[in-house]
Amino acid sequence: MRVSEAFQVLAEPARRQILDLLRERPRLVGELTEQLGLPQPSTSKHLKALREAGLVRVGRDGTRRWYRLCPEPLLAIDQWLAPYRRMWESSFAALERHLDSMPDDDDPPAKERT
Amino acid sequence: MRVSEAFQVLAEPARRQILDLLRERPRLVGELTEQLGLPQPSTSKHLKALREAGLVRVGRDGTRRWYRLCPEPLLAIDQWLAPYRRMWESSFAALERHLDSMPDDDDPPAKERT
DNA sequence: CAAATATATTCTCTTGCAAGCATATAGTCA
DNA sequence: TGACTATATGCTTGCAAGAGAATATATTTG
Repeated sequence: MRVSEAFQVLAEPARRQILDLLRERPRLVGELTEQLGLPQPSTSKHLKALREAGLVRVGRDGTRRWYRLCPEPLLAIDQWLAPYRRMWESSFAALERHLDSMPDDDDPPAKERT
Repeated sequence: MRVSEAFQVLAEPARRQILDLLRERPRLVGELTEQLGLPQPSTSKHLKALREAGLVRVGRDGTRRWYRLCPEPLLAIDQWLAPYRRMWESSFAALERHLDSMPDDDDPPAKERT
């Protein structure tokens, strides 16, 4: 699915940082490299992943490449999120209180046998 | 970061499917296993990932475990998404048109040297 | 063409899962 | 206690992906 790919790509902090920078304005690879403090090849590889996920597009200008944001895949995520958003926007709190009456059990340590 | 973990966990389709099922109501592991068509151990492992990401909680009832949705981490993602949402909600289209005047260059094949 | 610059790709190494199977744990009931 | 059910964990294997270094490609300039 397309959404899976977007989630996967966004799981990397450096890539979200790139998107944050591109939100402001289009940027050159060198510029991004400097801002991220990464070696240039790493930046290029992250940009490739973002490109393949449709999150950025690139335009040439001689030997330079301007990367710009392409938010459509984010719209897909936003739409996946929509029904959940309704949960915390509406009667979620009441449901939560009801269910909290059950005992929680996050990760009980193993007990020895009697 | 907490957001990275959420993205990572949501990248797996089966896990999103689990959340979709839990959105309706709390469920037992066996129930989820049946719906997903996965072997039970796989379901348990996905549930563990979801637990550790804070996306679900579990309550005991004898030998059964009720899993329920816990949407807070989704709220974090929603908030990360917010500034981007503004882009497609406002003047995004105009900006897009402007930038599209630049030539695109998605993956040009390598050429031989003269 | 050669050199310099900007960016991409390749390679190796290592790590992180996920699938699949076997088995452990815990609770219930006879 | 022993069988039975519900769920979790461990182990192995294969694969996808990230870090880092080296190098390739393409463009501009002299």
